[in-house]
Amino acid sequence: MSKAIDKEADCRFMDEMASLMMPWGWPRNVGRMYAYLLLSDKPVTLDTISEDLRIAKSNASVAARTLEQFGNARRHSEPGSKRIYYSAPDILSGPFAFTSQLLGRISGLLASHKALARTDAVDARLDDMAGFYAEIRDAIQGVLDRYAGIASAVEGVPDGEEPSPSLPSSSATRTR
Amino acid sequence: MSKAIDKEADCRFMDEMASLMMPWGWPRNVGRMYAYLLLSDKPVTLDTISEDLRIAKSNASVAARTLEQFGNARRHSEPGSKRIYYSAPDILSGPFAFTSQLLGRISGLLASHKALARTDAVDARLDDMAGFYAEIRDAIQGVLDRYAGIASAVEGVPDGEEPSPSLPSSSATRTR
DNA sequence: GGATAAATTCACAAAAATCAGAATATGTCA
DNA sequence: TGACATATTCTGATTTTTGTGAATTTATCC
Repeated sequence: MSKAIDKEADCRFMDEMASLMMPWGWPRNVGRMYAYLLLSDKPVTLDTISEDLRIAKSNASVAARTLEQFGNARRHSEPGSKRIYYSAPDILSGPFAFTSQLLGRISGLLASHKALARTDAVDARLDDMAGFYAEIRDAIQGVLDRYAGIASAVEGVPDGEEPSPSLPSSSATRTR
Repeated sequence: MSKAIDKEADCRFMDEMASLMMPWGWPRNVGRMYAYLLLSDKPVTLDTISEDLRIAKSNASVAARTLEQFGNARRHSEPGSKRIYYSAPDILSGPFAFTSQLLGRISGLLASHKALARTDAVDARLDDMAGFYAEIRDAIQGVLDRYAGIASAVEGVPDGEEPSPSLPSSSATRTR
């Protein structure tokens, strides 16, 4: 696996994924790690991630927990060891749980301000726009819900790999 | 309108909208201007925007063209004058112009890397994830297409307000 | 053509984000 | 308890982004 990760194509994959995730607010190395984990067939340690991505272990630690926080990486513990392993997320991953929440908040903001606007035209605009943002949010959430259904149907099937997984929560990345 | 914009609630609206747009890569004043235009019942000049938002005119100029570039503000000219007016965008607006394309590229990246992955498990993961991102992309594009259909059905109806509008293109904000 | 107003670009400062490495905290074992 | 390995937090440097004000360009009128 370390050999596979070092391949030039894998590096390009990680760099390109990082570039595509930056518009969603993901720091560059968070995106690179996300891609790295997608390519990993076994859970990896912070030391391995740090070496393979050529970043400081402190940076790997922060980035890993950022990914984990919204379900974009799985954390595994190993009985009798302090070591933590990280592995690829579920198919349901990426920046969408946070995106969905954000869109809901934008829609709510527009709807709640409607009552304070001064003209009927502005009222109508805010109302229509609130609906628009809500529809985008619902469209995303619909796909997420369907994939969540698939994931929970698959839950409980052991993968036979060491170590045992901890469950992710929801998904996005950028604390500010 | 200037009185309405100065109201504390409007400022909170603009600040909150700015906060919600920053995760999409929008600079703070771009988000504030977007909200300001949503609340404006008439097109406004750069001088007015600069005054009302308390930002330098140069910043207003750059931010306005950033919004306009992706359909998040409308530009109006006035015959016999160099003055430019800006007004609220269509309902179909916000940070979505590149979203669909971006998701398509992520899906394509995942699918194309599938052939280079080393194990069946990783191959399957990349394939499934490519499908997931494509579904999100399609869900978003479906809403955008529907709103684009609404907007083009409404096109051509004069709003009776001076000055005449220039057409926006698509929508997002962050050139990098 | 010049005068003037408005918009835009440029240079630089300020602010924010990111990263590496040091320092500290924590978990496991004996 | 201490030793050790690992993870995390903190600090400061570096890089990147954002915004202001000066300078320049552009549009309009006479």
